[in-house]
Amino acid sequence: MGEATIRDVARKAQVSVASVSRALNGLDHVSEQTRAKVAAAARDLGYVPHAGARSLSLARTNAIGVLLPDVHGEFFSEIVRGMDVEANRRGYLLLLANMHAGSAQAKAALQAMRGRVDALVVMAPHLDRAAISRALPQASRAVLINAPANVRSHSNIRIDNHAGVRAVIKHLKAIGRSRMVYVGGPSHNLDAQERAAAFASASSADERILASGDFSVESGNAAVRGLIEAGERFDAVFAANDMMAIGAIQALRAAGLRMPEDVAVAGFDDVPLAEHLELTTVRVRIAELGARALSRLITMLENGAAEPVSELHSPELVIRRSTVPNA
Amino acid sequence: MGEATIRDVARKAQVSVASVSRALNGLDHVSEQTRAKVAAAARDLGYVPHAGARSLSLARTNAIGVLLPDVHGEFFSEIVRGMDVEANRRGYLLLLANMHAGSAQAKAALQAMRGRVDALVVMAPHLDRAAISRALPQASRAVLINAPANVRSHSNIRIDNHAGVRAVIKHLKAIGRSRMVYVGGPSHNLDAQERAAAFASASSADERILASGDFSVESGNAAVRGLIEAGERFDAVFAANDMMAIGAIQALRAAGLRMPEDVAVAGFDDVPLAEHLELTTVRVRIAELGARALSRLITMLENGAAEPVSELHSPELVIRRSTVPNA
DNA sequence: TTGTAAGCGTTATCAC
DNA sequence: GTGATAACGCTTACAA
Repeated sequence: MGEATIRDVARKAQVSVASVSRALNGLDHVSEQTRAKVAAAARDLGYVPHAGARSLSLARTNAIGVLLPDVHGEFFSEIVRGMDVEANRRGYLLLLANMHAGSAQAKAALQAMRGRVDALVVMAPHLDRAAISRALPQASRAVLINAPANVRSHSNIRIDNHAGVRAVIKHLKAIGRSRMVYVGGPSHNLDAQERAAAFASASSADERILASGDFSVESGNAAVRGLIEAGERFDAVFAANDMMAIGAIQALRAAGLRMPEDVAVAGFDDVPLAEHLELTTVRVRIAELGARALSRLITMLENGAAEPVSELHSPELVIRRSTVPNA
Repeated sequence: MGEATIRDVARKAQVSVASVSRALNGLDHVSEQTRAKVAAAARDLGYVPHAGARSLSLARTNAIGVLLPDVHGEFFSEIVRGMDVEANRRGYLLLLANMHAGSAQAKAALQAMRGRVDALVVMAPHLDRAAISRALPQASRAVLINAPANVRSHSNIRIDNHAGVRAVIKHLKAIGRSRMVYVGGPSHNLDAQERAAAFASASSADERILASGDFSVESGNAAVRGLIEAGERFDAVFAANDMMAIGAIQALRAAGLRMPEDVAVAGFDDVPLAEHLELTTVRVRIAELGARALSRLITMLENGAAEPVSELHSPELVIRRSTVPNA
């Protein structure tokens, strides 16, 4: 697109490119007259600075790369929304890449970001420590979200999955449930692993039935439907995320079971929909997590690098009608 | 970040930067020996090309800017997912910007993209023709999604809202409903306007009750709850999008009304959740819409500009249990 | 086949 | 206060 460059503006304003740059960037040592001439010329030409050239010169892009796993649904949109708000507030742009496949594709996506962004936020619940250090340059400015706890090379913002799971189990027992179905997430996902481990250690074999899904609504539905058809008896379902809990609710409703009287249901994440479906769940404050990651990253960028820090976010149990009839 | 540059590679491989460039980009006229030396040096140094510099030189970024309104929830994530898949497939990156506020902020976001992207996809159901031509440089490569039909300056991919609404009304009448509540969307939103107009023209005053919301679940809930409390009688609710339909369902359930026996409910969009909630709705194929926009844009980029085209996507009625008890 | 050097659109360091 | 000019990291004629 043959857009006007700084040289065109300089020519039109009859000054040097240096003056145009100074004037447009509001620097000192520019006479009012020059400033006015430049402003007029820029306006007339519809001049818009070329961000690419600018960042090459400044060694600074004002953009942040975001690498996400292939997440569908509300979790994804919420976390991006949180990041977007914070990025916007602090004058950054977001460069998005989803890594659908394995760590090879993750690496490719990462490389494509070189020279386009100042830093990265990487959410990779399916990559282990080795894969991360293979893909992420050691010294690179990056914040991880939900990476394994043993990753120390970069800042890492994590959710306290154990605490969340314990809170749910405690709640279910408090309302008198003694036979709980746990619907786990995909085994290669770190959060799923941690939640499953927490569930295993906070419940005893005789009070639990294990099932598994892949974090999708349909898998939650299938898991619970399967148990019902198999004639299993239970009075609670705890799904490793809200989407599967929604599926579980459908399966229960289809089977004519009342909730929470016959079966109480709890999820994990507190996606926006959970409130509307009156689902008891663990509030992760997803958008806030994204905003926090971005905020930490930008602060790091602007104040010079600090030591990598690990942040553990304690989630909060939100009790709704899917486990307790009132409120 | 003191990363290695092409010059470092050249020095290490004992060749010129030109040879490095040629070798790494797989061009002809490079001896096997040089190619090997360069590859080794690049590997040793962990060299990753600087995309910013590359695109300045090539006048080509391999990135596409995406401007979206501040949409929450599944519609947003679906459309981005569709774009991401297509972008990925064709080797492009996505630069994301939400325009929360008005057309001034939209313009700022657009300008920030200059020199970072090769083209834009702009979804601006709240901007009219004037605002669009003010913000978008005439000649700029861009595809619009759901811009007003009278915009001819750029390609425009639209949903046939009229057809969708007519299909729903026809269906509701076919199943014997004669008093329909229509919950409209925000008045500044183009889709909301078109859907409302279509509803108005396809129904008569005695068979409709008009209510309004803002496309959020809560607003759909509030609208229907309000009507029930006001003692209104109706046997169908048609919400201008699925989120509000979900809210409507909650309100009905809270009031002890059966669905679809007492009140049939229909939405618009067919977000992924609609299937799981068994909501009759108008299938927009959101992800496909995003993919289509991107595909058109990239083809345009790679084959040289073509005339702007308007594409009208005919949505499809999907009948589920919220209006028909079986299937 | 290889290297030299100009250029992409900026900013920043100098002189003046 | 202003203007040349050398970077920034890359690609690509054009020479050799």
